[in-house]
Amino acid sequence: MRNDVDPKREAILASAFTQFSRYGFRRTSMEDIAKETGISRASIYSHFENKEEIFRSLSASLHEETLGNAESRLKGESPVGGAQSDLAERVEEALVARFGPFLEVVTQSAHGSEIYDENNRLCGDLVTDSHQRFQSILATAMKSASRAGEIDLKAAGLSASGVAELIHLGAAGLKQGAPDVATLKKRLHGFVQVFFAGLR
Amino acid sequence: MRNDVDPKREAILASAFTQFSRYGFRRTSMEDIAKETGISRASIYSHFENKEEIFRSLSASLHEETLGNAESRLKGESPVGGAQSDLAERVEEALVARFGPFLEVVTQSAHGSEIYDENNRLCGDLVTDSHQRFQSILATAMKSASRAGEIDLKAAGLSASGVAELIHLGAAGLKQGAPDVATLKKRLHGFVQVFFAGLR
DNA sequence: TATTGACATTTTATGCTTATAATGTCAAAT
DNA sequence: ATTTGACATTATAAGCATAAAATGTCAATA
Repeated sequence: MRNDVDPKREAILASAFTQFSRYGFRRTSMEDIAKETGISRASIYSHFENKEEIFRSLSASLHEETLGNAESRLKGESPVGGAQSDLAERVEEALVARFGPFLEVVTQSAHGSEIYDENNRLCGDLVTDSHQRFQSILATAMKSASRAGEIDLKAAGLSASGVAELIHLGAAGLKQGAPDVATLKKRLHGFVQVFFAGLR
Repeated sequence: MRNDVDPKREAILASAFTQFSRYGFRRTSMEDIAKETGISRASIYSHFENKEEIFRSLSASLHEETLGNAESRLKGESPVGGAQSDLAERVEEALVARFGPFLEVVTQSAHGSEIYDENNRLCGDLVTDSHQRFQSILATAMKSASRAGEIDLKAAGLSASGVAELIHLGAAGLKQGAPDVATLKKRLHGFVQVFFAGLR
């Protein structure tokens, strides 16, 4: 039975995440990561090309994870496992799943803004791709919700991807100045409630 | 009859705006501004403390202007001068009035991002104050709209300032990646239509 | 065969120097 | 009373040198 997760690789990534959170990207050395992992610096290079690749790998993972979770929530696979939730609820959960972890990183680390900048510099392509993917996932959900009569796009004079764009950008704006994830969640709840009430 | 606008001061500000747009803040010298104005560099100092004060003055003006216009639009003093517009329309106009000019600066100038950074560095206080003022202006409008029965805050489970925050941050998010003001306007229109449909 | 110590290379940080540009001031001039 | 030329001061940029830190490689090794 094949397993594509290399435990040593994962251990290095975990250490790197810890150190990046503590010191930021630039001030974390490969030595720091190696020490945290309990291996020699040299052996990191048999698992990763360089420090940038480690960072990109972490960023990619977080994007994959949040996109996957967001998609699950949109499909109604609620984490709570309760009754089938309605559209607004599912979108709200999807937005929290997508944006929460990123806000978490930025607010928890003293080097949040440096990490944010490095992420744009080193992973600009990943960020752009994920944005587009998330928006298209949202658009698909809006389209099917429209077919199912859960929302009325004609009344709003918008396409499915148009609404998806508004939800995506609008929700992203709610991160601004949020001191913690709880604040983001509260804002997202209100936002989604009103917005989807307006789509009927 | 007292007039608090000093024409020379205004001329210097206009020149500075032109040069900042052309070269950015750091790469514009007082000599550049003086030359553009047609006066000597030295005489600028009889009107402004230094270059930073010129920049702050420009930023403050733009904030005042956009806040004033936004407030006017909210009050229904439409620029078109047509029939009395409804709440959503007024809010849409207010958001365009508030955010449009800033996006204009950023998208029109080749040094938009440098100017954006300098604005945060030199005018962080002005930015914060204006954000708060705009949000409270919005909140006031929401409160009165609520009293007038134009919107239903109870249904959304939100306070007037809560909705104001959502509108403000959500609309601000719509600026992201917008290539021009026309795009922003289109987004704002859809956003406000849906959002206010949801507030009834 | 995965790991690592040791080595060569590269990057980063610091200090110092010089040249140039920009700033802020003020007495003289219009 | 403004405006400005001229001056003194300050800031910026580039070049060069050096030390320290971090990186990437590879032969030895366990």
